[in-house]
Amino acid sequence: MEFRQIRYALAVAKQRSFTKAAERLSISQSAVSEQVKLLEEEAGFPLFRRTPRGIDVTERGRTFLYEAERIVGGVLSLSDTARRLRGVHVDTLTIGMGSGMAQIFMPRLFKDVQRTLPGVRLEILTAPTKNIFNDLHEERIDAGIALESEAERVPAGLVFDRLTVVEMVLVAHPKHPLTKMKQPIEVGRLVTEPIVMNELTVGYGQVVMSLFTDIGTRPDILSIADNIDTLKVIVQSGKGIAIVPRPCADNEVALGVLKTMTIAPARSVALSLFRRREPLSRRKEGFLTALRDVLRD
Amino acid sequence: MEFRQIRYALAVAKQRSFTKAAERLSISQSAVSEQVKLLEEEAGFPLFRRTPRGIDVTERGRTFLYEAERIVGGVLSLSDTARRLRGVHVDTLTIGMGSGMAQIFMPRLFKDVQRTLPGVRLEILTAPTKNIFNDLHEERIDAGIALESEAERVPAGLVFDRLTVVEMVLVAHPKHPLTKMKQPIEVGRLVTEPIVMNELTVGYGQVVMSLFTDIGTRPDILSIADNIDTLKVIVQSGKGIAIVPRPCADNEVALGVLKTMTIAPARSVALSLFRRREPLSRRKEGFLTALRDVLRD
DNA sequence: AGACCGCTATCGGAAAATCCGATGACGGCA
DNA sequence: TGCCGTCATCGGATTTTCCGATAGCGGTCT
Repeated sequence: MEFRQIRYALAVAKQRSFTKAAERLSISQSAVSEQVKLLEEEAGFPLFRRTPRGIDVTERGRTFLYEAERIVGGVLSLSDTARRLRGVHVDTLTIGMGSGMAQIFMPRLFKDVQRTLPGVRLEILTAPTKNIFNDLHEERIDAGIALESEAERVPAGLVFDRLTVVEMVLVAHPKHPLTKMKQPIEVGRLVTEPIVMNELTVGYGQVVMSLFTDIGTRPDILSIADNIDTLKVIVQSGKGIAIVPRPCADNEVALGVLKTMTIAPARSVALSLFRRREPLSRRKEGFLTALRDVLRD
Repeated sequence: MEFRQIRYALAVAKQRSFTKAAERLSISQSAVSEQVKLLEEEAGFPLFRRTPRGIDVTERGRTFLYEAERIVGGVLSLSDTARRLRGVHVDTLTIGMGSGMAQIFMPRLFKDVQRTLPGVRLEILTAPTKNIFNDLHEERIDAGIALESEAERVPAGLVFDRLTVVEMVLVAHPKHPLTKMKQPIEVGRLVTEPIVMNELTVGYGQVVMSLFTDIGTRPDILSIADNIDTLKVIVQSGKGIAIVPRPCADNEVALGVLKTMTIAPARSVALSLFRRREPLSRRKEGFLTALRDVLRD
């Protein structure tokens, strides 16, 4: 999947025509046709349906090209970044964390930030757990907060300090029938409840998925939100439940717009600050030590 | 910037060696050297510092390769998506919106979702405004909620229905000195206040930026969060202020963890549901009409 | 100081990829 | 039936990428 193939396919999708796409790209029609053919072969399904009245994007092609467009957007953004990098320098600390963790850790981090991290611009990036490990390993972020998952050993070259352990709880609208139950709610009982999920293959979403797969069932997924705050807002509007770390729902519970219930079997997750074993500059190591101390229970 | 160039450069960064990277990539050392050279020429600055004890990534190279890695991750993800697309089909409606808008619209959307959008799986994607227009135009999402910005005319091929107008307000910790002021707060007065910003070049962030640039000043940026919920949590922890749409802070205000103040000159933004002028299938058009009616004031 | 080593950059040539122009196949229209 | 526009295919030309050989450099050892 070369950028050129993706660029050509996107042009075809946009122009609804190989010929017009070629004109727009200033290349021959056959070049476009051949590169798109290679892309379709690699994808394993047709991206386009060729009709006499024009090119239609297939349903699968549409999804594929959606992600493809982001890649091309990323390349354009990279060019912009390169331009920017010929200039300004500033002291930054880049921290990655999953959505929903802000509510747990940002209060501790920013409580006295001018004293603990003076003159440092913090860049907070939301990303799922898997990306955080990759980002760290490849030195794209300076530290990351992620779940300690038993299923995954800590990647080589990374060390972590446990910050806290949090309990996963069920959240629902206060008028939801499940809120009447006093005892922990069996996961098996939730199989028929429409549930709002986070991203299924990483972080919290994966933990929630495993609650169901551990008892040989599948959740009835109402919606998937890529952001845990969006997920909470969906639940709070009435239909659907969710399973999230308890501190993530503290505000909404206090406000009375969500109710939490414990689940059975109980499940907790450990959240840790990950960084590379190999130290950064002395200056940045000082920042990271301060960061860890501030965030710890 | 070709895919191969980026892959080779990332391998060099990881292995700290052109020779070892070449081995890992199963190509010759000279091929790696040449492609990385081309990439550095196109970027306009060196990505690596060659030292006898190994390859160091330059500061600028580090930032550049951070974004580059996401692109490669995107391509890998695209391969996964292609694999997935050879299988399952389900009825979905894909909606893009900026972070922070969930709090405004999700309650309305999910209030009676089983009746208004029966059997439909909603995929909610957070994305900045510019991406939403692109995503719509290229049919990657079915509808999008974004700011109507006077600076940008509606892109060709898109139509919109206004959903609501919201006021931009200043938010701060309840004990912040600014909360004592009874009158609207002049933007000029905020120049020396450390401010937490959203992404600067799109959506809310751009609107906030323009408040300052309109009076010939620049904000004192404490931190940049790519997610408005993270931004609110930062403000609520004490240091720093922010300017956000009033409904986005409703929960926190009710909870007493944030306080809002009006700003002068007052600024409002219109939020609309965008879709393509050219209709989708009759089935999906029905979903979109229902969606619009549910979300409108 | 000189020899040796490991690594990267460069170069000429070979191999592979991409592009092009020509043309066949196909469906729609008159 | 003939014509048109568009896409797929093909052989050849052009460009890009890779390779092996080698020069240059800095560090280490004698």
